[in-house]
Amino acid sequence: MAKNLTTREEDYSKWYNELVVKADLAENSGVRGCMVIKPYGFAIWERIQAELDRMFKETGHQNAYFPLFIPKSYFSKEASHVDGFAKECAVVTHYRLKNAEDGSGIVVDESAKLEEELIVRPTSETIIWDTYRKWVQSYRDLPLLINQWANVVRWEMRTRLFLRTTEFLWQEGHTAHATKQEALVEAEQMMNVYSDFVENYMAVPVVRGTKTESERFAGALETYCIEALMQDGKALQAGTSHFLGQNFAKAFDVKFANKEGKQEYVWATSWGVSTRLMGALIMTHSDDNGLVLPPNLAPDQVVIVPIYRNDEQFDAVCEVSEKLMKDLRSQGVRVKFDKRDTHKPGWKFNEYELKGVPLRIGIGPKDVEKGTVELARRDTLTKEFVDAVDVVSKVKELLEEIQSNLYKKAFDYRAEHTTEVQSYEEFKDVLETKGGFISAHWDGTIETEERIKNETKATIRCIPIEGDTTPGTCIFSGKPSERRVLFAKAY
RNA sequence: CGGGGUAUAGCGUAGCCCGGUUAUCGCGCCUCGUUUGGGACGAGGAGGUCGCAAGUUCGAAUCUUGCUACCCCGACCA
Repeated sequence: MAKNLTTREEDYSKWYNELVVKADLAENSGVRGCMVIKPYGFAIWERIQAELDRMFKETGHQNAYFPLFIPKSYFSKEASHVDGFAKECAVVTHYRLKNAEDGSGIVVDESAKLEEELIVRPTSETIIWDTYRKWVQSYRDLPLLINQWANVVRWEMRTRLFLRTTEFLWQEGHTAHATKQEALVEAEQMMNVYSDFVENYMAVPVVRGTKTESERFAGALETYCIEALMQDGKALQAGTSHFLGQNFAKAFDVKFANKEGKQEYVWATSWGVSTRLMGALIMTHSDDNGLVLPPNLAPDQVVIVPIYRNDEQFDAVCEVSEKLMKDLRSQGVRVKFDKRDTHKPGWKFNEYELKGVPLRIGIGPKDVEKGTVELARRDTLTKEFVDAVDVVSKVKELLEEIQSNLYKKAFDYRAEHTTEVQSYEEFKDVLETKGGFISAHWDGTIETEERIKNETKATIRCIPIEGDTTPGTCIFSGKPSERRVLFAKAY
């Protein structure tokens, strides 16, 4: 099977880059750090969007859209928020181009300088809270539960397809509540929506937790997160949900009259997942033969490849294939019948393997004769012959099995790569030799966290919600520790 | 922004040291024929401002200078 794909063993990050390009998911563009998401990659993103969007609406949220540009003055209203993002903002300073006087081409028209610069949103808290001020007057206007699907720009130094790009797609939810408790419940709820989605649709197991102060979102009082573990032993933050307290309400003066007629600041949350999820999906399941997609997210769950030598056979095979396609579709299965005669079956087999289609059905003259089809699984790379009459039920059964098998494989991998350590020596040893999540006692100080990071590159991924809460002593400082936290090297 | 590297057809590359006919090879692409159950084969064909600009020279992909872009390594990050 010559696919010229670098193996994970050889060079994991090269494997990832090649896979993204060869599976037709995305490619680098003429703009530094910005990717082109190709149709196949975008189809997967659309499935992610569709499912999440449904879940957001089920939990009472509505979609809206806010501007791409944010006036600089808005941006500077919430101090810690500015600190967090200032270093990576793209800024619009002019609004007109002109032909250069010396004929050398198009240049910026210096006379068209903006009175106030516009920031290309790195996230929308500021513009949204400036808007919410006008929308909220009474407790009757609350809660305000809004989401937007958008692009954002963060001027990153080093970029990688899907994992970190200068422009990326995401959704950002922004909610306003009358009470602290309600906002906390919302933030926690959305973390759970994310973990539910990522585990059940993406088949990626996650650890739910909260961030330490230094890893927290700029402007948040608490950041909830879901952390996944990739096949190379590095952690990837798959989603975050923030309890923002009244920071933005105060910065943007968003007040409401409570039942007693007293003015109060609202309580806020924001939460988001991005195209980075694509990276998590790829790095969790795929193998050296290419992409492996969980059936719930695969744009094509099944592909039918016809095999034939002549027109007569082609017609016979087509008839059977098209009927099967119809039957499968009527059962809600996403199926593609690839009857292109420009590529040979062998070529197609490899192509769909590279693209991670969960199930492949081969139908040839012998099958037509015997009333069978060949069914091949992408996750296990196994093949079997199935009676044509049983195919539909068999396909449905296998799709479910593949979905749960992928989750189980990833879950087992994570279980094997989560290590409880008692000492700093052991910590460093495990980090070096095995990688993965390391559960260790930490004294709760930023200083210790920082020093461990500097010495080992590992960071505290989260304080797990379900985790060992027995007190102990910090592996680094020897001071008392309230509970174990999860460390890892991260993307 | 520091350190290192690269730039030749859609992609990957040879040639560069030591300047000299028509710029090499593979993949891909087009045409025809034979093929089609794990990336077929043969024959023919198309495709190039050698990153950009200037210089040296009778002559530059090759030497010199400047510029630009990209990649890798560090500091920042969903």
